[in-house]
Amino acid sequence: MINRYLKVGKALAATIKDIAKHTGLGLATISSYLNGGNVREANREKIETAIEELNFEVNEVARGLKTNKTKTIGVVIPELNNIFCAEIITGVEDVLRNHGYATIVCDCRTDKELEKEAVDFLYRKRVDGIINMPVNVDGSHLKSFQKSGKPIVLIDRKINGIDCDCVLADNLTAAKNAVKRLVENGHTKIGMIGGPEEIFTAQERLLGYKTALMEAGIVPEEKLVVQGDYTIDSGVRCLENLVKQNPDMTAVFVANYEMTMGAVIGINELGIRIPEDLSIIGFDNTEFARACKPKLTIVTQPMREIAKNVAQIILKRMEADQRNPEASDFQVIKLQTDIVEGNSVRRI
Amino acid sequence: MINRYLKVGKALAATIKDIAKHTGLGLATISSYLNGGNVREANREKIETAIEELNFEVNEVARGLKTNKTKTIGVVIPELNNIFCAEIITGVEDVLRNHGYATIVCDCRTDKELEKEAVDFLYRKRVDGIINMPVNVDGSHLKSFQKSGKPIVLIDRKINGIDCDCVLADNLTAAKNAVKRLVENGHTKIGMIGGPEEIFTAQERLLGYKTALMEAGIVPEEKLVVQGDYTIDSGVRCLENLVKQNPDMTAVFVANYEMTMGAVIGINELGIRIPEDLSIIGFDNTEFARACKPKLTIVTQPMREIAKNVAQIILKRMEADQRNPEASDFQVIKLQTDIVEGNSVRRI
DNA sequence: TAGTAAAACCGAAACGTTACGGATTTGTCG
DNA sequence: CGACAAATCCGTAACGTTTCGGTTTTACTA
Repeated sequence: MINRYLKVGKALAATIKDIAKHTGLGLATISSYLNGGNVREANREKIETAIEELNFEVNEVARGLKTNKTKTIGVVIPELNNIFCAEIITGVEDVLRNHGYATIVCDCRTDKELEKEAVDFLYRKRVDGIINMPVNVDGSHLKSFQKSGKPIVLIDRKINGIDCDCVLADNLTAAKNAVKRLVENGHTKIGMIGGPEEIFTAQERLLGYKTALMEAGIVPEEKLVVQGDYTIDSGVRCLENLVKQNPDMTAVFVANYEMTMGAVIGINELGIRIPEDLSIIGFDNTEFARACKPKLTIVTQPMREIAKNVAQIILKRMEADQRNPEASDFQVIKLQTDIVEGNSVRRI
Repeated sequence: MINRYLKVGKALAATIKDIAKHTGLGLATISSYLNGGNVREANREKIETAIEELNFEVNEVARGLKTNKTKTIGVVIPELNNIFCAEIITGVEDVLRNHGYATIVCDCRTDKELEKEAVDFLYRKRVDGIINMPVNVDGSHLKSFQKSGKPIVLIDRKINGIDCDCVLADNLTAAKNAVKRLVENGHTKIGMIGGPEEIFTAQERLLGYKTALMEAGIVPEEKLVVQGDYTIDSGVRCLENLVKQNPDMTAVFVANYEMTMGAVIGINELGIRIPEDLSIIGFDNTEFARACKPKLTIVTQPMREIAKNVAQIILKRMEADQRNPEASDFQVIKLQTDIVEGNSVRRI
């Protein structure tokens, strides 16, 4: 009775057994066929028509149980509706799916608790690997997953305690070059809207800023640096503070996309003119920069490149760990950034 | 020998059997405990410490095989780095994960072939349901998945052949109100940058545009309407065409976010002033609108609301289809849009 | 304390696949 | 045509759960 109900509406999906019965062949033969093994031509045809007729699709769940591989990888990021994250996921997902892997996305809302929950969740789902742009910089959320011996690849933020590969942009150089560009245009009072101090990339960008100034013989001033949290709103607030505290500031460097947008909003709302009153160099997202008036000069990260590298590394690890499980040399890939010229920097 | 290698590096994950052995209880008891069944207090404690000690985590793959439920749903969208899609996924994923569901995202690059592949892929993965913002408007890619009896929820674009729920914005009214706003400000030569004609929402937005004009006694002109493909680049091109063809045009309505951005880029690059030379009303993404100079007036869709509705509907369906598999009344939920006032519309 | 209903427990059989070792068939060559 | 190696095939036992039906224990009641 109950059974009847359970079956209603289901297309009672065909299994390998049905194919075996239908063709008169054995289980193992079908399985072998499905996994690229050799079967006699005649049987191959039989199997193929049977698959067609019963419209059989292999059950990846069963396969996963047996092989202990789910062909699924988890991606844990701070915010999906952050252009950088979205772009990375797009790229990663593309490569992975072409290799038969599914991508489970977990947006942890920049919350360490949620991040840990997400990793545990993915562990229970038995993903074959995790890609993480970490919020919790001590890496404790990854410890127990790592014990499973499955690969982890970090994006954008290195973590010291965790042995794994990492792909990121050369943030130090990126920031240094941006600030250098401002200096070369005659600016000396240069503000910076940076990210949270515990985040690795934020530290590097700040260091790049300071380095560029010092190399130009300018002493970095405390009050010209203000720290946001990588959100649009904080960009607005930071810009307002910076302007209020430093009436003599002539240029500002903003260290991520969201805050760049925020800074532009702040500038517009305060009625400040770019670049006459204030020069600005932002970060990421060429499209937004192009839509601004005047067009923004920005630092761009090679997001597609980052994504491709991440995907390839994790694929390589997943191949490798069966035959050579000994920890090998983990790599940190650092990619170069670029500057897209706009009209937001004035020569003074 | 081989076995030895396979075990190296693995934390040889504990199973329910280990817990049973460790506690001296039976398999079924542990399983019952894990699923919220009753166990004697003393045993509960024993189980819990065993779980702790062996740090057992239930294998969702095995569970999925047995229960025929993967607690996973697939989302197929045209482009992840499209603000609308990203926002929807963020919202959906949030709700679903809170209910123990994982979300597999498939970005099909606005390609019908890839879209079909994605759906098949998800079927093989045995997802419990699919959420789709369809590219292929004839819905053929969904047919075979639908035979499995699992729920499908469409976003933003209704499909006639497919019986399922659908959540979207009231695009007709949205467009009508936007154009009405332009008319009320004295505009009569109003251009429109619309979307691909086969897409449902694009049709509705176009209809809204025409309706608003006609209600104001203005006859819609063929040459004032130009069709893009929802990308930034096409927004730029469309705007250029429109301006070239219609020197007397005083206002333009743009029917999605990406093209709005494109139109703004085009306007800036042509040196046209907003709103003195041209008034504009765009679509979606308040943040971008706010960052524009002058601030843009835009139509906003309740993306969070849409996402929440989508997630809830699919959850409901997944609950329901066990006890009452008979096709029930599918619903189309149409949510109202809003207009956020900026300074991009001039009164003439 | 005996008797009973309810609660808690248990073993075994599935779910759909893969993988092992051995059995069968095929093709080739003297 | 017979023999032998290579190629193909097969049955069975897992993988880690849930679930079914039945057995034991517990907690009451009389």
